[in-house]
Amino acid sequence: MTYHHGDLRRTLLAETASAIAEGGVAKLSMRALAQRAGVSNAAPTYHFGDKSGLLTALAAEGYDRLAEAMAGVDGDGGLVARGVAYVEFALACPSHFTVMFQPRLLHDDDADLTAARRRAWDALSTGVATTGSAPDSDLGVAAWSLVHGYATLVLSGAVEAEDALEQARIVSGHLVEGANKGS
Amino acid sequence: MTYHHGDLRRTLLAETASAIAEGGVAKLSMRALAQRAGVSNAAPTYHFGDKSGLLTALAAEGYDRLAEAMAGVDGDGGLVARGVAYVEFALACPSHFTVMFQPRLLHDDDADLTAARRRAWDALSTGVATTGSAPDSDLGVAAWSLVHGYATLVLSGAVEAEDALEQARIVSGHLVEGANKGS
DNA sequence: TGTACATCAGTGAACGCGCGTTCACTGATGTAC
DNA sequence: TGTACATCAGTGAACGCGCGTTCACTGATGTAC
Repeated sequence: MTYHHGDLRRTLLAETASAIAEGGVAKLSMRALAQRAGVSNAAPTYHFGDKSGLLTALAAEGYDRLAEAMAGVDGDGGLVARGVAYVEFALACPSHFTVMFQPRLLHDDDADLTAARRRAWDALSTGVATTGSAPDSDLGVAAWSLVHGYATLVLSGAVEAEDALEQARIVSGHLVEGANKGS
Repeated sequence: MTYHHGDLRRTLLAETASAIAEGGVAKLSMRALAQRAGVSNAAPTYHFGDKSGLLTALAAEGYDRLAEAMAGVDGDGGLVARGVAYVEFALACPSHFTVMFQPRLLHDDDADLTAARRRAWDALSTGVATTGSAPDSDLGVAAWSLVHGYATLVLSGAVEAEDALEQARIVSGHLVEGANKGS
């Protein structure tokens, strides 16, 4: 391995995500992270400024991935399909997901973070909008709450599911029965 | 103040809750807690064994309060009323609520904790059962997810509500329209 | 093509602090007789 | 009622470690002429 890593920033983010997945945010340390990436103690600070900066970057990456996940659902996928995509993202990127909703750990007014957040919010909104409801309507909040809560409960171990995505689909179906049946 | 505090355990739990509410779990330290309570560094450890023990006791207290809150709803209150009570608890005891669902911070197999958890689960279940659904049915999981998610989103600042309990009521109403109308 | 210079990416040693926890102790309380 | 003893509740000083961050530095890369 050369002196210049070449892709260290990306590597550090990936290692951060897996370190958190293994031991939780509380146990994450800059030094342990540096060690995981096979790099000196000071390298992470060079890239992210400080620890909050690292987590901020992780959260921003999370919002971008969430936006992509929501955009990946066809326009007529409906509320349920969007909801399932939301849960799918949360379970696939648990560390990102966790950090995204803990503003105290972040530089909450960071420009990149707020921009990514807006993109995700827009993607979420247009998804709800295609169902004929306003983005921040009560139904929108209900749908968001439902999938967010389900993902949270599964991740915390409070709810155990054999097939979480299938259950997410079923559970979401209880929201406004018949508004969307499958496709 | 005498040498023997007399009610230190309770005081420490209360101070822990407000310290977390102010600065988050990450910033909580045994020493700062001791200082808040006006007591020596070693006192909290004496009562709770270690830091995880402290948080475990807080979580157990949280489950007990949740059980009380659920039991406080009249038998015919219905799903919505139970859901509102759940949200009410979460917003009233945010620190408890947060810690309850982060098993990594706790001695997750602690006897008192699991007992309290069971009491809360029972209270939650009978609540759902009175609606004619099985406790761990998909509808039950949906209802739990909805209120849990809503509380989480409000606490994290992702959703802003003028009157969170009223919105909780409205939002919960979208779950199985007409299953319970008010009383 | 070659050379000088600027900038970028990462080093590694060190600073200093706050932390959880330990330990021998002391003051207060309860109990047996 | 008094005395001896055990237990409980909290002290305060100290241990030692891991942490985030700093800093002067060096190796690698890019650019101008």
